[in-house]
Amino acid sequence: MAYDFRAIEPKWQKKWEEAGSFHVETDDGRPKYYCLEMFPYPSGALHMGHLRNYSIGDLTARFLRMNGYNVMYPMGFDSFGMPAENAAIKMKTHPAVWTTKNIGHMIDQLKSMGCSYDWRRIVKTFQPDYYRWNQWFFLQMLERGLAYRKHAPVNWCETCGTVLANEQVIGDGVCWRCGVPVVKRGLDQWFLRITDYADELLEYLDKLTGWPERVLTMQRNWIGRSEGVRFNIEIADTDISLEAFTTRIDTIFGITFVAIAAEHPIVNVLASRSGEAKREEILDFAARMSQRSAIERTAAGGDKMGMDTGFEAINPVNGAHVPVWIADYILMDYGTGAIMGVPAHDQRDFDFVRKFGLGVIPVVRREGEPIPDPDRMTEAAESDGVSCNSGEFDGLRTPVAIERIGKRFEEKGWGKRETQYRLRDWLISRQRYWGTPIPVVYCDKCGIVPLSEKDLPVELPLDAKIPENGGNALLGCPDWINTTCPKCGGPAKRETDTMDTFICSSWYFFRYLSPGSDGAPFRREDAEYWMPADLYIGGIEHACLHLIYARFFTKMISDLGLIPHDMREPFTGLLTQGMVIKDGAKMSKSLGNVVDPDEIIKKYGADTARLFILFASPPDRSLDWSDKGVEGANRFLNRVFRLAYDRSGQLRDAGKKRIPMGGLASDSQRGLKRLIHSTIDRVTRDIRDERQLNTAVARLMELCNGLVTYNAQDATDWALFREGVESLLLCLSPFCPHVCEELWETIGGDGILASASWPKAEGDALKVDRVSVVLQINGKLREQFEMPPGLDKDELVSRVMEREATKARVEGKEIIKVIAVPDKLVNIVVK
RNA sequence: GCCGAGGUGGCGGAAUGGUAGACGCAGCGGACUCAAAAUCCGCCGGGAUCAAACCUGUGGGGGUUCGAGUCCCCCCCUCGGCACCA
Repeated sequence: MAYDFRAIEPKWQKKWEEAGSFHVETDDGRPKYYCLEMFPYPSGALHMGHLRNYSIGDLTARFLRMNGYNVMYPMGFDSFGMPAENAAIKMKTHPAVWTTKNIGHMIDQLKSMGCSYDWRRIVKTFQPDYYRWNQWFFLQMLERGLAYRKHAPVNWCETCGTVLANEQVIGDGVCWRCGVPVVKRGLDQWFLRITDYADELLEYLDKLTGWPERVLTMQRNWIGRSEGVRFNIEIADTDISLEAFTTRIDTIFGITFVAIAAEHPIVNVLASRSGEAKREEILDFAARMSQRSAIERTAAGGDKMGMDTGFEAINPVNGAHVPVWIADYILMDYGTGAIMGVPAHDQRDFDFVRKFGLGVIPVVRREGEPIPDPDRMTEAAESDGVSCNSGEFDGLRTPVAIERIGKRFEEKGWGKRETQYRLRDWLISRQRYWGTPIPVVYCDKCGIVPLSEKDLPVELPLDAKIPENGGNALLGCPDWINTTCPKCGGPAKRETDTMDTFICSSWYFFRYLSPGSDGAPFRREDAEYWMPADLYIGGIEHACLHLIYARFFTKMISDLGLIPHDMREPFTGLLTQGMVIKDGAKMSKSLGNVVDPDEIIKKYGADTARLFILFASPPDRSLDWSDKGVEGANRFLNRVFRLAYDRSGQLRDAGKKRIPMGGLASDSQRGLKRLIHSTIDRVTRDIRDERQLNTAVARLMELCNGLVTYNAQDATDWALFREGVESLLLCLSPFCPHVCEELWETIGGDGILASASWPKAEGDALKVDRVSVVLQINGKLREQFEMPPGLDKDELVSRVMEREATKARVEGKEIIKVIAVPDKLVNIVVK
């Protein structure tokens, strides 16, 4: 007989809702816990990744609630973005209609999973009462110079019809959403000065001890800090100079050329001062280079392109003249777009001079070795050593030389030491309709004019018609675009770009805390109580996107004074769940290996789906989907159901009195008592300390097996049995809440499990009567036998040595050493 | 190239330096049944054997240790991130 989850699951979902079991308020009497999950995009239906994410989160929330925590566990929808526009075109509807419908369906799905959210706190980012605060934050940043507009070469995705932030260009230079290669375009765009926080974003990674190492590493790579010297290089016989950046100022005497990026503004200056033929040549080469995509540049396999401009640069330290080249391996958007070429100590420069026949001057040698012969070098010597060919700096070890020469540059006014980051400012303009309008207008007289706070929200015109060709629908809304300038009252046009949707997800976790707050994005006292989130659960794909943006926003919000100044990080703990795999590959529509969570819930129930997911592998590792495994999980729940249901009469009659270990006489009773309490102990530690949910389930299966085979006879047996079933239901309830509630009710448990207390293991019941001891000879396992626990080493050894079997094994051999580990083993070393 | 995670039965996965393979899936044998399903019981890394003792086994090679899946060194493979970053 299989239990009727179709009746049980909705029954308990309704009961929880009616009882308001998961409503939560600020409460200083209990310790708080903020359990946060990455909110979904309302694509239409939950996928298996969501099911995994939210099964882990719901288990955590329920477990901590039972352990006396005041648990914040909210949910929302990240509801702006491209798919809604595409769907609107395809289905001939409006993004708002499509999004609203999807949210409705997904809420139903989340409820059918049995998730214990406080639904009163739902956040939907496409609603004006939410996105007005995006606009508000933008104005705050604009006022402080943290938001700015500039013309820059930016990443453009043809298929999405919009620009992208650097973080949204992934892999070999493709769009994070559609996978199509991006191209560079020069456009006026809005940026957020995230680089102002680069240092802190990097430094605070060390404080995020609750984050997985790989995410910290990914962020460190992404932010990419390097210390060096920025200095001036004069161009000979001109009044022109250019800036270069280097981390190896100690190699400055080794410059044999200077290289600049094709996009460097100085290219045009140099061209204009060249003869006509050379001018053409320079401009043509620069144009060809800058048109090449990132993929072409890197796919060349390191084969470098370059061209001599005919100009010479002067080395500031020794006045040496070296040629100035344009080179394709110099990037305009890192450092200064110009480098000092030191082929002896930089592999890229080395490859370059070997191709173009320029000189090599070694200025660092290995300690105790002579200066290498430049003609015989086969690669650049990039490691540290001792300076040479460097005048007064000869003989200094590399770190010392870097320090001394850097200092000298600052004294002489040639340059200054500074830190460079790989991180770029966050480009937030999107040429899309379905996003937060940027609250500025363009006035012919006053230029760019920000709106004032009282004009917010600037609402998206909902009557916009989404163009079939995928363009920005706002461009077709003249009534919306044409407005008046708040400064001069004259005619002005609204900004038609909208904000990157990642703005929405950068602070939504603050909004949950103060639903409906309309004087501020959230109430300070709510944030002070709940933040930072104790655990944030979601996919690793956001390591360098959302998780950096949210950290940046939190620091910015702290600097705005909306939260305390020492509250600098949003997420104390981070759990990056692994992917869901089927047939050896990540579940995806394009591979056709998806399993629909709805179907699993319909066929086996939410409890089974959750149990399988939590049991099949630890949360942070990938999970192999197995239909057979799901059946196994279902089989287990049926077993639990029968265990309690088939004996419900005896269980109800058994009463709730607990008999301590000391009151139990028989071995089987003591054994069962021990099993119950060691299970509680293990399961508690697995969940709380290790987040090893799979082994916690395994322990509960063992308890169930122990109970199933227990042959209860008298009243004591039944009281003990009831204790076992109660413990099983309590511990299993965060995993499979519905069936546990049902059985709890069936056996006449007090109240409902959703608000029950987590069981405590009794210390006496964890002690054992006998231990299994192993005999090893030379470290190899030979025998095992039982002994009373707690024997000291000598006692254990003498008892083992007395055994005839032991004597037989060591007979005729010389005993060199005997090692004893109490309650574990005796190892006899013989010759 | 740099950084990170990982490599254990047929499969998913367990093992504070101390009995490798918990728990589950699959498989095999049996009970129940007219039969099947469900359920229950037993077996289940490999080798050898009537059986037991035994030998062997955690990607490969060394090392530390009475004892290594676990610690150290070298190497191989898989996955993920970054990458002409000056």
